Amino acid sequence: MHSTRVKKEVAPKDKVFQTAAQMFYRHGYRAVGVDTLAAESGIGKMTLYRHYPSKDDLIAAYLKDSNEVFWRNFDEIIKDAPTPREKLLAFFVSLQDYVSTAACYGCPFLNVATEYPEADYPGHQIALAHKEAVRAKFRELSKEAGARDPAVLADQLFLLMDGAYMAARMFGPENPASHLASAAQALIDVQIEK
Amino acid sequence: MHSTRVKKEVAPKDKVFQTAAQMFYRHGYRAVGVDTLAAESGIGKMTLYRHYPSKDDLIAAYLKDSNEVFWRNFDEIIKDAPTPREKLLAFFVSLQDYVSTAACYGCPFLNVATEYPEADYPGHQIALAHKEAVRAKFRELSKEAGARDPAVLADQLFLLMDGAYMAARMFGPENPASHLASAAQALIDVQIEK
DNA sequence: AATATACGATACAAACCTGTATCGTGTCAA
DNA sequence: TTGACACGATACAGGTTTGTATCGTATATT
Repeated sequence: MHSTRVKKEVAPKDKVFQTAAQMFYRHGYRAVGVDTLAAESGIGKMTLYRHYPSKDDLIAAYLKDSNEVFWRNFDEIIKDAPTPREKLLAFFVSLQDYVSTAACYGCPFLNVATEYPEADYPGHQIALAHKEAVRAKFRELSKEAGARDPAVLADQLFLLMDGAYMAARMFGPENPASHLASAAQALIDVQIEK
Repeated sequence: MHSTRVKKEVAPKDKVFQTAAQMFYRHGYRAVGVDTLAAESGIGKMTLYRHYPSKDDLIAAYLKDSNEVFWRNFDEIIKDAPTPREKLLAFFVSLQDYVSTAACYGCPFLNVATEYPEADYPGHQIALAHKEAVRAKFRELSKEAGARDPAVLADQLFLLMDGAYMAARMFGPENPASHLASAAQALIDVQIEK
């Protein structure tokens, strides 16, 4: 067995993963090749293939990690809001902030579904599962908040969210999503009486 | 000079264009190669390159055509609505119908911007110009409809639209956009007093 | 100190990509 | 009828892709 390395500040597996995460997100999955990834992260190509049997596996790993990061952020964002209604709103305020950032290149899941539209592609399935989970969470919060029709409100907010992600990818930091939170607010107000 | 052919039911240039339009839309721009395009449309590869100097030119031609088709449909959809408010609503009702169709694979412009995120890519610029035009049209109609803040309403509706397109590409015909029109209705109602 | 293994570098295989070159055929116009 | 040209088919060039094979080195454990 090998020890979890402590000498090296960052393991090759982590280096290539971080490089892949950044480059996939900014430039797209198909546009970034494994040679570029290896060179850019300063590791050998064989080291990459030792840790990730194929490029698709690396893409899948990135998406799984993105899913975890999403929910970690999500929980952090909504945890201080006292009511379900305010939890929903807090998410959209935070999302509006994020998509107005230069670090935002849209949504990794929407991006992979666009580049690999076939439903049986592993990355597409991970993306779909993620989006369904978000949709379900929106339904849950909408129901708890006392929405007249939780499924309807959840889907309406869902459209807003993905529209904001795409606005960021298309326009950059200054995009139509600067009115995301007010839109979410309006939809919530219509469906939930204070 | 050569005559505009009347014998042949459909010219090679049109055949390859139609094939390209369908395949780019469904499978993505990067996923479809010129060899596939030539073979699938039953024309020689040199014939393709005679009419379109490069694949990027073919992509650009498809996007320009998509833009024209969009506005042709748009005008047709809103022309019978008596008021600006109802024109906006009519568009979103029609869009909800379309994105619930098996023929919908999202939005050609969002797709190209995702696959070619670099802002200087010709296709990306065409996509951006298209989206800005739609945004401007939304603003115009919102203003005419007497919205309190036309720019805000326009952007809110814009997010809804692109969210619906992405929902269709990701989920297929049964997607969260089944509540697109009601969402647009709610946002309009909040911003415009009847 | 010796052995096992993780690593970087490099070369390579096979498939794919865009774009070009060539050639034979059919069609249309003069 | 004849010459120009659009066309389909095919081969090709040069580059890029994913994934494998090889080899020398450094590290880490025994």
